[in-house]
Amino acid sequence: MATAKTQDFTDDEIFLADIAKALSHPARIKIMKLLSEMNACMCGELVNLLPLAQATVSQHLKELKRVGLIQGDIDGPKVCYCVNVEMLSKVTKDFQNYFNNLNKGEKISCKPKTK
Amino acid sequence: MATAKTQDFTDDEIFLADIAKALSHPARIKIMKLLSEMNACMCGELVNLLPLAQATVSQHLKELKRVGLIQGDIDGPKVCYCVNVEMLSKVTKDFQNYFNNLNKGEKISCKPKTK
DNA sequence: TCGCATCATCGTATATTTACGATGAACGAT
DNA sequence: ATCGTTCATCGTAAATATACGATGATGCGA
Repeated sequence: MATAKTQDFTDDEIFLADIAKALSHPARIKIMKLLSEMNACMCGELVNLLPLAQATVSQHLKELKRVGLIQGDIDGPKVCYCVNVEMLSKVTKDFQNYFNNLNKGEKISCKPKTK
Repeated sequence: MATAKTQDFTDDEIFLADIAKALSHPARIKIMKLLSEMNACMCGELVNLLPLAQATVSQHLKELKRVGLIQGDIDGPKVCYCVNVEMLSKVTKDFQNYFNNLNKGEKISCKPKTK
């Protein structure tokens, strides 16, 4: 009976999964792109650039804020959003490591029957 | 009224989001890792290595298969799983591009009030 | 002070995800 | 042919995610 089977997940696995979850919606993929393209911050213009209502965009921003990928800075009645560069760099590195390790496998792939 | 606001998402954005969704659970992050470590394929041993029931593991495998990150090869009564190396390499490249572009921003970050 | 614009939050409906036990299908071995 | 092993699928319950309109808070400018 091997290893008791009650192995929980590591912090690392949970972290990667959580970031992936934050990026698991096209709107949030796009928001990150838009925020970095405008290389300064941005505000409710996001609503104009997305096929979504204001309340929905706000929810997506909240999710990205939750994991720390973006920051919001209150600027008068507006809110200025931008990517969190430190976090982004950590995430970039972590995913690069993850994927590189996955690619390290000896490629003894099974027959691609894709059952 | 700018750009009609009905801009849909691009295939690229949808693709990245879909892969991210497939990786948005610690179990699936770990399954990918396990499959690549055993560099050959694997079967129901996964169930022993995860704190989940067999039916649940099967569901997670199905999700990874859905996006093409892994393959399954029927081998007698067992099923041999392995990572799909072509797909993995595409995904690795695409995410690298995505993150690199995000990092290209001119880093005019706003004050980190993180409202 | 009174609106106006901006953005968050609430309330809510619907859909999807996650998890598990139970059942079913496929196959090797006896 | 029957049995045991392996894995997928079904049925289902509970939790989460997605989306939107309506409402609330905040601060700027008139």
